[in-house]
Amino acid sequence: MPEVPEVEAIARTLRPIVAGQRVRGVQVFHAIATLPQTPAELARSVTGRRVVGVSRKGKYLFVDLDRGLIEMHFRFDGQLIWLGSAKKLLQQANKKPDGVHVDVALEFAKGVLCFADGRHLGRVHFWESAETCVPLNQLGVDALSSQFTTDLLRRELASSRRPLKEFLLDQSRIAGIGNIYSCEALWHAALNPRRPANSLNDKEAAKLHKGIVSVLRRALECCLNPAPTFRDPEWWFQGLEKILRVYQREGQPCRRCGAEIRRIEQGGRSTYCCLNCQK
DNA sequence: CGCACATCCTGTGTGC
DNA sequence: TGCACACAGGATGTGC
Repeated sequence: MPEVPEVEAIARTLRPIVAGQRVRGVQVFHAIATLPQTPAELARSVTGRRVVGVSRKGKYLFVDLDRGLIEMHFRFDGQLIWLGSAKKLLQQANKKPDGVHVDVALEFAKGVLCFADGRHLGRVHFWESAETCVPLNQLGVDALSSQFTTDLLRRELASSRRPLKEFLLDQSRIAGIGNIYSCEALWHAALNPRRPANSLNDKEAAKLHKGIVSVLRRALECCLNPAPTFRDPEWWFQGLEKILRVYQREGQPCRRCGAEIRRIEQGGRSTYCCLNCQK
């Protein structure tokens, strides 16, 4: 589910909880979550290490250790759950009627951080260093960082012929934008998602930059108020619907021109847009 | 290299 | 009700 605002909110909330804590143990309940690494590798590398911080780039969350780092990616449905103790973990993890699904658990003195993804698309990996961390090196500039400037966007746009929507989802160009906020940013910029990236003039590129940054900032505000608690597996960020203008609004009127919001397919995924005022 | 496409999983909603 | 199918906020590997 999460895109940049959601993962940023998770990173900020998690940081004070685990910073300075030592990992006492690692339990992997579903080995698929660590593929292609093995649970044993993860456990051996992480057990006994101290957390020095929590960081993020694009949609990746990093638990930085005194030696190496843990990389987490939530894909569609992954989430974090905090349990008060190892005893609670044994009682609740993957137990029949009311238990919580847990794939990987990191045990600390004051509680247990669980990575959970029932759909098993999310991943947890260990890397020796940021330099050797493959995803970290493949990502483009983070969409929420100060390095993401109008100039940079203009240069990236000029070097791609792909449709704007697909361009925005390319994490090696700009990291962190997903299906929701790409649709929203294009609506705010009043740009047609099918336009080739390199067809934008300077003014349009500036509008797109503004659309991306403003929608991500607004979403981050929503994600931080209220902040995640990591308690309820059913929990998800509240109030995001309020800021959405096109996403999942097929058939409803455009908030700008009144025409019908359409759902079109691009790159095998849904794009929501107003074909009347997005030019 | 860029791009289209299949693939990894499972749950939920929809229409017949 | 049962069933088949579409769809889901993502990324990667393949073949062209």
